[in-house]
Amino acid sequence: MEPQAPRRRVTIVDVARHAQVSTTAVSKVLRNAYGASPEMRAKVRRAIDELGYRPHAGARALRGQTYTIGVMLPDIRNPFFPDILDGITARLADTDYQVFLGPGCNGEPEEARVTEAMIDRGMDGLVLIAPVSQRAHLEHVASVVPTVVVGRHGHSPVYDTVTDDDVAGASLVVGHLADLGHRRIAHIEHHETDPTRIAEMPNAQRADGYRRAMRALGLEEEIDIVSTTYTQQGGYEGARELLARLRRPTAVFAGADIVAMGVLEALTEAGLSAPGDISVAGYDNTTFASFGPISLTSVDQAGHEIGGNAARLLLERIADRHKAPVQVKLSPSLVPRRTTAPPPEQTGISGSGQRGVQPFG
Amino acid sequence: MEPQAPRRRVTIVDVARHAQVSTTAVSKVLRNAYGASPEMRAKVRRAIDELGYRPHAGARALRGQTYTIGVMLPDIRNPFFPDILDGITARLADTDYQVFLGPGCNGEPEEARVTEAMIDRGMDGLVLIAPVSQRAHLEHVASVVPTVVVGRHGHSPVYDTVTDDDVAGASLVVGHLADLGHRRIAHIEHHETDPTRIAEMPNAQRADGYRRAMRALGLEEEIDIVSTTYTQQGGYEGARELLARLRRPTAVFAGADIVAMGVLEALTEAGLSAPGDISVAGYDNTTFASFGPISLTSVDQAGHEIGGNAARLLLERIADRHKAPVQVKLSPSLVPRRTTAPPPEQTGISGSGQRGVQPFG
DNA sequence: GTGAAAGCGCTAACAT
DNA sequence: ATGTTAGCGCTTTCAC
Repeated sequence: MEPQAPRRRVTIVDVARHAQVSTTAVSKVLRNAYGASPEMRAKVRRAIDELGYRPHAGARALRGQTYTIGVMLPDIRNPFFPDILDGITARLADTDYQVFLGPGCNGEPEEARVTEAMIDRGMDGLVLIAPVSQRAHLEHVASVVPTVVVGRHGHSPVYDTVTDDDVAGASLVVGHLADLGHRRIAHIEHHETDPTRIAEMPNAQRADGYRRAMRALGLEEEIDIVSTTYTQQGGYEGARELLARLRRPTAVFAGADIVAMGVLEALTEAGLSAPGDISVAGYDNTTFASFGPISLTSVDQAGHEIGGNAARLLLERIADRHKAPVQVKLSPSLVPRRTTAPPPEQTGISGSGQRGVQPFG
Repeated sequence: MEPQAPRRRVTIVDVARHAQVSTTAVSKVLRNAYGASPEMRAKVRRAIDELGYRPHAGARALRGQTYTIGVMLPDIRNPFFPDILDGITARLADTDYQVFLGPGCNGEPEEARVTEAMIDRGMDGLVLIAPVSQRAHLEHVASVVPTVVVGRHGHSPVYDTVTDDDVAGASLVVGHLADLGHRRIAHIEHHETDPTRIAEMPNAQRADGYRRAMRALGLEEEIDIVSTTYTQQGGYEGARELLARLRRPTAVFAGADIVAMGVLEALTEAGLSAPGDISVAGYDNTTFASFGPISLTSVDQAGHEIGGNAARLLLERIADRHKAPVQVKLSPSLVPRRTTAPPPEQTGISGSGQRGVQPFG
């Protein structure tokens, strides 16, 4: 194993020579294109195996496809995204496509940099997961390369979308808490500043779903929303604000699991516990939600199906760039765990009404 | 925004014509190469901006570099890897390099597929994080393209390595537990089957560090290792096995945080708690370890520095493929939290000796 | 059904 | 310092 690697890469010419055919023939076999006899296909495949030939994606990029799909992922830490990714790779497993992830896209300029980089590299299609960019930028990207946008509501003439029904998800949570007997159900949302995006973002949809569900249950008077961010810190601050209310909520619906972690932190700090004093629900059903010591009630988004659909739509659009855009909306499901329970009895005195959560029960 | 995108991409020829110079001049400016006057540089840059030109990576791949770095990541779910990735991207932020992640590499064939795909796409350098492939395959890859291997011990003549000192990390945990008064400290390890890899894998090093630390403390008689896997399930099963011992350990050192989650699960199921009955420590200081309800004592691996060093070494090796390989070993640090405490007093009766963990205290 | 040849956008010799 | 030009490895007309 020499440090220097002087040996030339095997090319299509080598394969053609070795198989005693033309380079055209090899190319046709590689792409399963029309115009090559079974005997020729066999001969060429044998040569490919014997020489260990692999097509050079860069060279292909100049004329045709690169068989590369780019997935833009805003935050690799978000434990919800791996499910989507699994769904994508599973659907692409028996194709010639290879998936690459563009990391570190926590903002509009970063998203633009990554999408441009993917286009520059001749990727055949892009999946944009929960992008925060202006819609105009998304449409620009989609006009250059087949694109599917995941986790962003709203139609577009140029790209397909796959989303989860966030309104329904919020409704599931509110319904669950109401069934347990809660009336004062508060919500912690991620504050959306940009007016052009507001209706398209999942966080806004969840807040909207919360409002609608409360109204539908005749709890309009109890609507109580705190605007922070979808972070642990945001959950902590939101909960502190809610705990300072004269009439404290008996349940908190956090717009994301990580927010719920901050809420639990704030409860602990105030000498309270879930669900004894206040019930807490999250959203996303992330891995840690199921851990024994946490056991957080949450909403599962069927990430695998989201990813699978995204990959399917992308392949369809690569095959026909002019097909009509499709919007797929999937249904979430509630996963009740141990942080939600009936509200403590009304004693007028706050504190541990129930005996508190069993540590790891 | 038409669905069809018929407009040709701006090429170096367009830029050259617009700036009234040769394509060579443009190429030189793009690569900051020698032989272009400041005036020419300015002219070319203006033309590039005006036309919105971006170099085509595929075309570049055929002659020179692609300015693309591939990072292979075995499991996107492992919450430890994002820190490494941040370190890599931070170091590369002010260069022309773009990072792409190869996902879904949970096994040797998958790793091979991803590394090959990266090579096919003309990537300029690779960072392989915690690969499980045979060393021979790693060296093959490294002989073709500049490579840095992260999280795998052992020297190689062809690639650089960056690791954390897992022996020292294990030692920190054992020392911490011994300081608290524990003597019966057990360890749950990830069972390594392949003999050629055994000394190189972090899990093996942690088990080794555990053994050495126990001996150094005169606790050789108390060494107790259960071999499972680094999964939640593995932790659960390992803990069940330990709880069935005649002489139960008073502390469990899990080789990874996720393993510790399984241990906590098993404790709960047995009506025990941490640290009241048994202290539990993990490894990796993953995000969820710090969550209030968990608060797991763990070992922090300085992932950001690992990534930064990997990127630095890779750039150096891209610049000079024949430089001598470097091994960087970083030092972990202990993060004590609430799952470790002095052992319960010896009453001869097992059960909650202390008052148990405070739920969210 | 098969192959010869042009050319994708760029870089690097090699002129000048 | 600047420009001319020959390919890099592949796909794709277009002859045969």
